[in-house]
Amino acid sequence: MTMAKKITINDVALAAGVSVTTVSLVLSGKGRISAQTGQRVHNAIEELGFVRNRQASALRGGQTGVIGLIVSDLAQAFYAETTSGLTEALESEGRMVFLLQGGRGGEHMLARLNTLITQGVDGIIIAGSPGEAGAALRARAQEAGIPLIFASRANYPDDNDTVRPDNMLAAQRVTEHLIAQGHQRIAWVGGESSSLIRAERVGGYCATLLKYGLPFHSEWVAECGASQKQAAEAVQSLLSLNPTIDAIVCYNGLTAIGAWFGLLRAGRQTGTGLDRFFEQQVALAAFAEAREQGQYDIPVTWATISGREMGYLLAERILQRVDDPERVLHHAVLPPGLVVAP
Amino acid sequence: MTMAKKITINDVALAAGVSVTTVSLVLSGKGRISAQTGQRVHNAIEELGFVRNRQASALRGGQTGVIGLIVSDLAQAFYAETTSGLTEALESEGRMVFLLQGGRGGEHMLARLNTLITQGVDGIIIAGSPGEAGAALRARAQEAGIPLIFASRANYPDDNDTVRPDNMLAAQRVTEHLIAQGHQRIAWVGGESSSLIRAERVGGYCATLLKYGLPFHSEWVAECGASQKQAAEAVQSLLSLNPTIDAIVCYNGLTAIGAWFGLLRAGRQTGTGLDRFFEQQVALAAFAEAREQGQYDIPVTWATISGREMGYLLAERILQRVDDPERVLHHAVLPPGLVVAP
DNA sequence: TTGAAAGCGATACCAT
DNA sequence: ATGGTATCGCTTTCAA
Repeated sequence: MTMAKKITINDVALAAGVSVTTVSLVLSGKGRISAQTGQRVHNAIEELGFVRNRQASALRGGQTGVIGLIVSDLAQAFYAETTSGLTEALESEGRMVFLLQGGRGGEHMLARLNTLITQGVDGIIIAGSPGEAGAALRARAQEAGIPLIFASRANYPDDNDTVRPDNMLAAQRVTEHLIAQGHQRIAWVGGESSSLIRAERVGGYCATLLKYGLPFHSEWVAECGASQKQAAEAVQSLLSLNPTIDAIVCYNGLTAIGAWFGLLRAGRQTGTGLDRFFEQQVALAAFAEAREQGQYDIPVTWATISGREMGYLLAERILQRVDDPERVLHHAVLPPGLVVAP
Repeated sequence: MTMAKKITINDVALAAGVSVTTVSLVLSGKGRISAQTGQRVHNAIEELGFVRNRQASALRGGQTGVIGLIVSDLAQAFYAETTSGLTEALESEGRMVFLLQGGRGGEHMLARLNTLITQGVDGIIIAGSPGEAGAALRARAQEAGIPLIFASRANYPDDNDTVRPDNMLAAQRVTEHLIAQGHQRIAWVGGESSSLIRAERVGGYCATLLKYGLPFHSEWVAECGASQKQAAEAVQSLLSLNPTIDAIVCYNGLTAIGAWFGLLRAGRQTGTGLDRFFEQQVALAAFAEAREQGQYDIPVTWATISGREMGYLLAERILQRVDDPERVLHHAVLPPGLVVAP
């Protein structure tokens, strides 16, 4: 219960036989300190187990070592992974993360941003759609002189620093894969037509078909709600109207499972026997934004979009910005992965 | 681009015509301040838009308004939801969250705890198994005089402040539900026998069977790996050996899906037709630790264990502890929910 | 009930 | 290349 004594730069200075100024200088690597003195100070720091008090440092105007993260909704797996990756990367750089939630529609983002600014952070990341608030957020951060980066799953057009996945490329990848496997009549199932993310993916799918001179019919692009059942029904009606379809790109993992059921129902799979589970006539591909793909034992080729990788990328970018706030705007893009069906 | 001027308690004191001491006192609600003076100060705060500088406050020894959260792995849906709930609850109390990850086996937890302590936080929550480090963590926090609460999915026995779900009760609930539905021969599938969480659940299942005078056979408790395929196989062999089983309790959502496939395969469901998807002969129940249950369109009765609720509970407890560190140890338990199959 | 003043720990300006 | 010291914004005795 002995409250461990706090070590300050004064203690270090005393032990090293120098002044606090010198210690501070050594700590920040600023002023020109002789190698010898530097060594003495470092030794003292080591021996005493000194750690710089960020409160004091920040109070005096230095960096806080803290990055603020406002995520729209942590319960969304993709953003949970992003947060995990970001935190991991920043921890390894000796930084910390202030976590706040902005609401799915971004309704609290401005308030949270203000909180972060008054709390004192070195930089801020906003993960998820900021809704209407984008411009206001940007303005406020600039006013406070704090670097701000937006991260999201779709490409909301704006003039901010931005990190986002390459949805189009992901769609191209899976589509090309299906084509390389010999499929020629490829359909799309899933997502709501109002979704920006879906728009980008369908775009990539469509562009790839055309690029390879394959048929593209708008009737082959089916919209459906976010449930297995709806996906299964969409697939069935699609196949009954267009029996020649030999492959389907699905909007996400849930759609893929539903599509699988749909194929079974439509008799386009060999049966329900487990031993024959992995034989099929119509190939499936889908997008995976979380680790889910490892969980489903159905034969699907996945375009993976890793939240974790996005977190790493964000960490890198925000630290660059903190060190050099004057850099020009940058749009970073996260390349997709491809996991071929077994 | 005009850097908004910082408002300090000095400004407030000036505007209100009182001393900084008075303002500080009003802020913290300590010393006895006359209602009139208090009002004047509050008005000034309001007008100037003053917000207390936490760095300075913390430096001088006051509270930081920050709670540290060390979560073993944010990418696990349950803990993501816990974090989301905790953050949400603390935000509404004007607190903030420092987020760190401790590693799935708790390997970094002690280091992270030290980081939090030196950063200055009012309280610390550890979510997930701390592995071997539990006692050391407790000792370190006590030494630093900072309240610490452990939260996890299973009941690792210790003498710490603790919040955890009631796995036994959850198992009792679903088992009782199956019995109330008229099922008499109820089996268990899923999980690895080394799992503490599983142990608690199987215990609840077993106890309930006995309580109702129903048959309990250890051969009816099947272990299996974490995949649909393995669950499906386990169900098939279980049913072929014990054809009279009329209900199955599944370890988790993934197992439930696998079990469903297994039932189909074993011909214990009416067919694969979507229209008949929800007719069944063998009833299923399972535990859900995330929102997943809303996503699967299979007829399963769920015992829900809400990470979000756990987050709320944690927020409440840690704030109590911060205000009153002397309270005795407390083990809080999170009651499960029940979502009956459609 | 309220005020004056001494720090908390680190930084940076101004000397030396 | 180093050292003295005022200062950041707030909390907290101690006095009045």
